[in-house]
Amino acid sequence: MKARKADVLQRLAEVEDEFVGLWRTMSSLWGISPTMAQIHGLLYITGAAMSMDEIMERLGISRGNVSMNLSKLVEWGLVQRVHKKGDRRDYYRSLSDVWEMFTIVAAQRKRREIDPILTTLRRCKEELSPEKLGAAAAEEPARQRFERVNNLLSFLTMMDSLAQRFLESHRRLRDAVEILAQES
Amino acid sequence: MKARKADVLQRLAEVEDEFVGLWRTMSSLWGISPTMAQIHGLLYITGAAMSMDEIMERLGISRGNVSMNLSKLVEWGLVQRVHKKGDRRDYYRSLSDVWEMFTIVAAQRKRREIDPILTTLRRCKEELSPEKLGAAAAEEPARQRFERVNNLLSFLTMMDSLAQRFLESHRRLRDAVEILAQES
DNA sequence: TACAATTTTCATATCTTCCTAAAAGGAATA
DNA sequence: TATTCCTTTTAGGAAGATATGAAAATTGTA
Repeated sequence: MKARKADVLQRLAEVEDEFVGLWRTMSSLWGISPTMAQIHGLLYITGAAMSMDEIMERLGISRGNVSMNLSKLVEWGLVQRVHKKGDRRDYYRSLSDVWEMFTIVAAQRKRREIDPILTTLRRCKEELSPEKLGAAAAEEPARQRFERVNNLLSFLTMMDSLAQRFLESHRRLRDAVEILAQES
Repeated sequence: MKARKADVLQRLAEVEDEFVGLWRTMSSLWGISPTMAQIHGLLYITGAAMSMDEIMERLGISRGNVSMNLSKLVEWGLVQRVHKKGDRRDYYRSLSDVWEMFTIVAAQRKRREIDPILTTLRRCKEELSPEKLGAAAAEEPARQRFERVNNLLSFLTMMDSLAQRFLESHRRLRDAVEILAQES
């Protein structure tokens, strides 16, 4: 019986490894670094509150690396610091709600990547406007470029404001998805 | 008057550069390489059909690099080969419709990144099932993990099938966005 | 078929990103 | 305050990704 139990733990560990690997490869999709994803994957699948040493050990990565990436995860809000009384070490635990995690990641990406893009695009549009270019703005090459920048800007602005609304809370996201799922 | 015209072209070129730079930094968001994005950005903003030599010249990148990235862009469907009669060279032109470009990119990412993830996740779920783990599957550590994998799988499956539906054509995407925009 | 004009491929070089190990920094205990 | 335990920072190195240039392949023309 004892042997079988060890066997099961072994199997679990293998699945965990597979999951962590998967999470790692997904990292670019979420816009986070591979190690960051890996650590998060481990915390998510085990559901455990783990110390830095456990994580280092389990994933075979260095202390500094774990430290940096854990603090990023905490900063993003995907992982929380947990204190165990009588223990000096910090423990870390992942959020458990998938919708919430998704919302957080998407909101972060929006803020960090999309918002600056919109700013730059607006500047481009500005520079192609009649105010800046004078009469030349009405002529072909300038008009063409203005229109292309503008189309893009309209598109992104629309997407952005939708995201704004639906990423405010994971509840709202869920609602939106439900609406879409109904529409046949 | 001639001087002024040159001046305007100069200004246009500057805006183009800014735009190309922006596009380049956006590349990770779209899941394409920086140079690929850069080239696409140039073709999009100018709206022109350009030859490899023009692109090399304009962006200051090598022939091989341009060649490889152009063929990827064509493969993705973001850029089209154009023939000019009486000219042996190939010319390349970007799609102009923003919605269409977005749809293509999203569909590609889905196929190349999300689909393999779903496959792996299903395998993880499988390995945590009672069939594989026997009685142990009912006990805590396994149940916990099973549930987490399953939650994630449900979430991604739902997102995936939504994407499936709305990315079939940019028309449908537009419709979906309209529905969402209406919901206050 | 031979030639000329283009494009593609690929080995090499370059650059960037990420990771490690060690040292510095901080906080809890005695 | 000194000591110990734990975390963060950092300089340097390794791995991986990207770019280059020249040779090979392809395509069109005579």
